[in-house]
Amino acid sequence: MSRAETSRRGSRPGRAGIRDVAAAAGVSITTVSDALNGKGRLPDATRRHVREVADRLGYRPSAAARTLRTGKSGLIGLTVTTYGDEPFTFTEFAYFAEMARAATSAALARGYALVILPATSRHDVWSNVALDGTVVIDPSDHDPVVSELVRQGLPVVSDGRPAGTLPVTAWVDNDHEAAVLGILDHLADAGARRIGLLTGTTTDTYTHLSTTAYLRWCERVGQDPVYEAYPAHDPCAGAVAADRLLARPDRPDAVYGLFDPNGTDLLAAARRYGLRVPEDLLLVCCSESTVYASTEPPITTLSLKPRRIGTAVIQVLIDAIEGLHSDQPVEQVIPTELIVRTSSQRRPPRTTVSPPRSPESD
Amino acid sequence: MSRAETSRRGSRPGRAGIRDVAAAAGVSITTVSDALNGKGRLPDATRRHVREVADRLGYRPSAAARTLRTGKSGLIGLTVTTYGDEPFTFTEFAYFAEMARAATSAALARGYALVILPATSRHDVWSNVALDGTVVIDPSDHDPVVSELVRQGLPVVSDGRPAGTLPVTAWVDNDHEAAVLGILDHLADAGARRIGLLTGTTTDTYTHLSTTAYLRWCERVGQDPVYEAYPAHDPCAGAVAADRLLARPDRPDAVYGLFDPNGTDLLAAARRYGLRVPEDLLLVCCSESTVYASTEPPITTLSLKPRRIGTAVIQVLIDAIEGLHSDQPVEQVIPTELIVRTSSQRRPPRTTVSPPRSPESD
DNA sequence: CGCGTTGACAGTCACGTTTCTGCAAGATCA
DNA sequence: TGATCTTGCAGAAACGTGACTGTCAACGCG
Repeated sequence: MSRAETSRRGSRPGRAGIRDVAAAAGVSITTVSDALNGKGRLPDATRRHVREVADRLGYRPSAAARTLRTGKSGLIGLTVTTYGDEPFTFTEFAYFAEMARAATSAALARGYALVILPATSRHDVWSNVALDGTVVIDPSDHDPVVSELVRQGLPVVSDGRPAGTLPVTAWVDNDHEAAVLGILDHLADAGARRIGLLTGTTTDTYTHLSTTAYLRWCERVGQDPVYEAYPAHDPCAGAVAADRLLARPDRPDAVYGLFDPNGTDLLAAARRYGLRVPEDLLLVCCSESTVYASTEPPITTLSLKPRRIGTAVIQVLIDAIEGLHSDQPVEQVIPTELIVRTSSQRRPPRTTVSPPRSPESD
Repeated sequence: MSRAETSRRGSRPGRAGIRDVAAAAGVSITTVSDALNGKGRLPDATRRHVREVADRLGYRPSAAARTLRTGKSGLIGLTVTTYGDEPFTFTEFAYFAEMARAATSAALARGYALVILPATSRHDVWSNVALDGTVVIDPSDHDPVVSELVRQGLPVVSDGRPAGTLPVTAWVDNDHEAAVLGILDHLADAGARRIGLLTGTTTDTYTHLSTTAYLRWCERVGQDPVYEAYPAHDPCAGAVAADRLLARPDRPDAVYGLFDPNGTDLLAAARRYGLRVPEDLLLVCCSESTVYASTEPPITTLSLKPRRIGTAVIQVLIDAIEGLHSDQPVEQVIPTELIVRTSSQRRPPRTTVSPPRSPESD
């Protein structure tokens, strides 16, 4: 009679259930479950036998059933910023790719997988997948999706500190203000007299914090702000804005660009106006792209360390999911790294032979 | 007594079950399910009433239960190429990002979400998530994961034609041979006498097909092959290989690079050797990156149309999942696009004024 | 020898849906 | 007016697993 439960609905030949394993091994379902999950108190002989039979049948436990039973799916949502309606684009290609790569790797190492989901979307899709938690990249002010997720009791960790009163479980971010101030000081040290900014019109905290830091710095040192803002999701607009910035009557002699493509756009614009970099124009942009190491000249970039951010976000989130959030702070700040290259150094090679105590002597 | 089944285990206040909705609406579970899914025959009044109550309670059906019952999870695996063990990297940043973006968008439009999974991984992770199908990018020859998936009866569609006898459900790819031949002809038309190739040491079909096409072309036109191969996952190796290629005694006067960073690497190497592009060296590389539009000079690129590939892969896969595979061919070829820029055009006005055989003159 | 303890398993329920079957009550028809 | 059909809904069986409870034998101990 124990054979009676051999799958009568064996639709898929490759799909053996736990019942089939139990029947084939001559034990009960409980024993199989315990043997495979290492739970009950079984003699090693039985455990090995069951595992062997399960292997032979190619048994794979149903993820859906397990999820239903345990309440854990092992899935983490990764929200990508969307612009417009259907298509979604990320101007920060390299940043997102690096961050997602690190996050995927970190999640996998702890037994979780990532699900790509668009930030703005019908609830339809979101509720169709069982998530244990969610990573949100640069959530907007009153993101309805985030609120809904939090309301359902799901842990939500954001990359970038949340704007307004968004109730995330935790967040990981850089100190963007310190980074901008550091860059502006770096440019001033290199001899810049009037530093311009290429910024965005979007309302995310990165853009906001960076821009206000710039304005405060200008106020502090008594420089008139010189900046152009453009919709960051439009690459053409970036090139146009770069051109506008260098075409102004109060043309800056140094520019910091907040977004990845700004470096090449500014370089191209500088060439159009016959400006030499770094002699006539100092250049820094925020980017993770390696192309800036081999442009002519190489461009100084600010790295936000997306790998570290992606890893940290995942660690904090999984800790929260598994209830180990005690030791981790809910707010984590990752340091940035300024990769200094030729574009922000006035004639560097001359001074390197001179005493090391005069780095900015020029 | 219908009230008796109001959630006695209401652990989460935000988690209302279908029972709670049924109780609150004064109908049965069946009616709720039918009303929300538009299935049964119900008067519109009841349907509206149930939906209203469900909305008021913030009811979200459990994805896990639905998956268990229906056998469909709405999840599609996206396999990313891995190198080494734990960390995985994709040299084709822009390609992958664009392709993944299009795939995500296309999947979402049809109610599916994408799960990022590493190609090489313990079966652990793969069997922990219920997939309806899988997209595989550039599967290797005898990929065990793919075989396992196919054995389980899951549809598998690959980006890039599968090597060997890999039993995928369908594949989508470019005509890489035609693309390479087109580029070589294009370079020859521009005046190239000796065309070099920067290729990879990996065994994927893209590299293989492109390289053999190059060798065949060389044989046809009677040119000695001039190429350097390097492990494509190592960006440093790419720069070194580019340098090696231009340092050869039989230095080519035109180069096609198979991978995304080859353009900048070759450009940098050309500068080191005092070669002008395109006067002394014609350059084309396969890339989706927009930076090549604003390099100095702009570099001609071959686009593999990752957006179209990503969309096509998802369409074919979902058709297979839903059993509509009749009208779609199982093998689909997406045309490439050659974006001709300055780097591959010998300046039209004064083309052969100076002897072209003095590459390192200045 | 009786009794408590422990090992090794089997039965059974519950997770939250979907869906099949079925049953009343009204509508339609011969 | 009874017989058949449609409408509107309820009951209950799965889906495949994990966990709790129960059972039965063996064993140690006073």
